[in-house]
Amino acid sequence: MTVTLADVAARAQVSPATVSRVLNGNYPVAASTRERVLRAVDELDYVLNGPASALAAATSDLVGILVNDIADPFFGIMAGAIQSEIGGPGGRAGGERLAVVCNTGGSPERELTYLTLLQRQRAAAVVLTGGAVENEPHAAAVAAKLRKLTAAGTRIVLCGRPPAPDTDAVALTFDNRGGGRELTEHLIRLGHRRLGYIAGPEERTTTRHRLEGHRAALAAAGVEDDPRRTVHGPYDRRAGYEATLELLRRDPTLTAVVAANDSVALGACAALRESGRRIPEDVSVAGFDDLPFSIDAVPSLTTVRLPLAEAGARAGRIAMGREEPPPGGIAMIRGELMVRGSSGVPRG
Amino acid sequence: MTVTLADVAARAQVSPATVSRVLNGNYPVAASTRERVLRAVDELDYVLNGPASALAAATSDLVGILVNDIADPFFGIMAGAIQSEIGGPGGRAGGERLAVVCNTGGSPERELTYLTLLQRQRAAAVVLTGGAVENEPHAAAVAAKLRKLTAAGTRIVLCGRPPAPDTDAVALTFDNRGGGRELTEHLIRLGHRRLGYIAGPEERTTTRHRLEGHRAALAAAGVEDDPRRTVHGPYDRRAGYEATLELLRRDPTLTAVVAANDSVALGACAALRESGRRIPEDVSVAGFDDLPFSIDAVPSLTTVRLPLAEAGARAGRIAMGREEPPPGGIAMIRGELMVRGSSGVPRG
DNA sequence: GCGCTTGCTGCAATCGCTTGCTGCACCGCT
DNA sequence: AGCGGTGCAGCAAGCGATTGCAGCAAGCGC
Repeated sequence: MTVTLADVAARAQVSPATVSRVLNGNYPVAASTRERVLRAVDELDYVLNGPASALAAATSDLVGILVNDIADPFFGIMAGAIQSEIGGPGGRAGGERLAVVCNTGGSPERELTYLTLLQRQRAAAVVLTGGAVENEPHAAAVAAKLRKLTAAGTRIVLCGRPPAPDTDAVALTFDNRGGGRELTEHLIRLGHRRLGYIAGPEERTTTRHRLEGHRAALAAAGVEDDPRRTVHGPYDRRAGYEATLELLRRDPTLTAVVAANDSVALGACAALRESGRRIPEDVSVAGFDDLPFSIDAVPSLTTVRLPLAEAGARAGRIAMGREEPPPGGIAMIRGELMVRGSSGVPRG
Repeated sequence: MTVTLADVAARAQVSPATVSRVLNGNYPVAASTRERVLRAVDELDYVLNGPASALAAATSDLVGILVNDIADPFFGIMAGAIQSEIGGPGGRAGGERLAVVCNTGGSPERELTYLTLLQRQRAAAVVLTGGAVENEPHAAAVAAKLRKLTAAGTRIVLCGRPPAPDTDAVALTFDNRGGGRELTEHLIRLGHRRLGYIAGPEERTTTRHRLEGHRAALAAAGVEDDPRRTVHGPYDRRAGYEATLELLRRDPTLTAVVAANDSVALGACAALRESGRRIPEDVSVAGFDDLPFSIDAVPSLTTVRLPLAEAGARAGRIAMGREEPPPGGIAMIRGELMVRGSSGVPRG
């Protein structure tokens, strides 16, 4: 029914071994033989059996990419960049590898399950993106799983995620703390003293780091850090909308709202506008990430640009072994403050 | 080194066959035996070898999803919905399947290469999303490939893509023509007569259909259809920005700009604003797709909502054989006109 | 008590490819 | 002419699961 290596071998009048070698190209084969084989492959329209090959060679050409939410451009951009480097068709790399994008939805269990699934497939590499959940047992379970994967020859890269201790996973971490700090410093410099902060979900590292940066800036400037000015919620627009209403209820005199990310900031803008406040005349707004739509917001969003595509590409190359990991296996990637229209000097 | 079925079997004092049957759960196994096996699996921390299993069973648990651009929420949303239905961890489906998301970048060659790669992996199903390229040889090549995949037992579903003739691929097609027509009818009804149209890349079906709908509306209303009022470009913000400047250059008296999709519309808004025009007082703008950010545009975008998540979910279920394909294997999915702030009555 | 059905379990072949090792020409050197 | 080298090709042993078929024990009817 389906064409196998043996069929090709028969047609080309060589042994299956030779066909395999021609196809894998890592063994000397005489030019004439090679050509005969390739012709046979072509004539029979032969397609290698991936599973069989993976079984025999004990490695597959699958690369896993774990993301929290594939519909979120934050992850989409990274995933795209990673994929373009791991050498799917059209990528600069040689081999043709398939990217397996796994949507964890931010759930720790799914994260583990997906790692197991990738282990089962004997993935060549796995890139984990996005913040980690701060939960000791889970972190330990993930670390154990990563160690097992590494032992099985799977390369592990963390992209935009804190390093995993006791693991030899390479980590490209975003400087969320520094970015958060810079952003708030900028607002303080403009004269803001009553700043609301819309944080992400409590248990995520990204949330904590950005918030810590914010607080560090407040502390350094001697600005009071009223805990009632911080609200937690998911990383989406709706959360920003609702959190902003809540913040305004608690303190209608806020002059600035710092959001956990750009989507949240957009929701905040909507809420502020509905409450009759102008941006930035009445209230300044700041986001984080600098996703493509941020520049189109009206006014355009002051935010911290994270080089998502660059980081993803680098992670992809490292995962493929085409680039040296950073010294110590850890690199801190800084964001860049983008001052735009949504932040201004407070009135009065 | 790595634990195999045989190891588990030895530990549970049964044959490998029995272990396999316990794991696959499709064969009678005594409860006591089953439990013993599961305990052994657990104690040894056994992970099934995917490739070996796929080889022996001649099917894998991989499902391919082809998208044009994973960083674009249009595709991200569909991919996420598809994935949630194909039964990865946390999905409602039983088996645990892995979604392979392939970024074609809109390139026909990559599309074919990816299909071959998926064929190689013996994918259980493949979902192709987004418009097709209108190019006879390529369409024929894709159809041939799809036929081969089907013959190998891979289920094929097209999601948001026109049917593929001579193929038994199930097609869930968006009614781009109808949506385009409704949108333009809406603008005409408001009183617009000089409408610019920013179309997508020439060779894509989506582009053509939306444009045809636009023209049909013009024709039906007896509005002149000056070809100089149509500009083609990529489906991104920047293209919208540049195309708008070009349209204004050609005819500064335009009262409305219809964009190929929401991203393009956002670019158009930016260009209009920079040229000193107000939206919608001076110029109305309309998009297509109703991506999440459209409602946050200022003013919020009049557009055609496409039920991306629903369509993706349905495609996923059909791909998994958990839902009956539509009669004839083809379903037309309609969009819904969302009238919002960016469209209004033209002045004068 | 015998034979037959029913319900599990095991044997062993098979899936299609990779790769270490052996084997065979042929070449160039002495 | 003899000999070591070199360059290709083939043999055959796996890789780790699945599954058709055989086998065996217990249960049941007559």
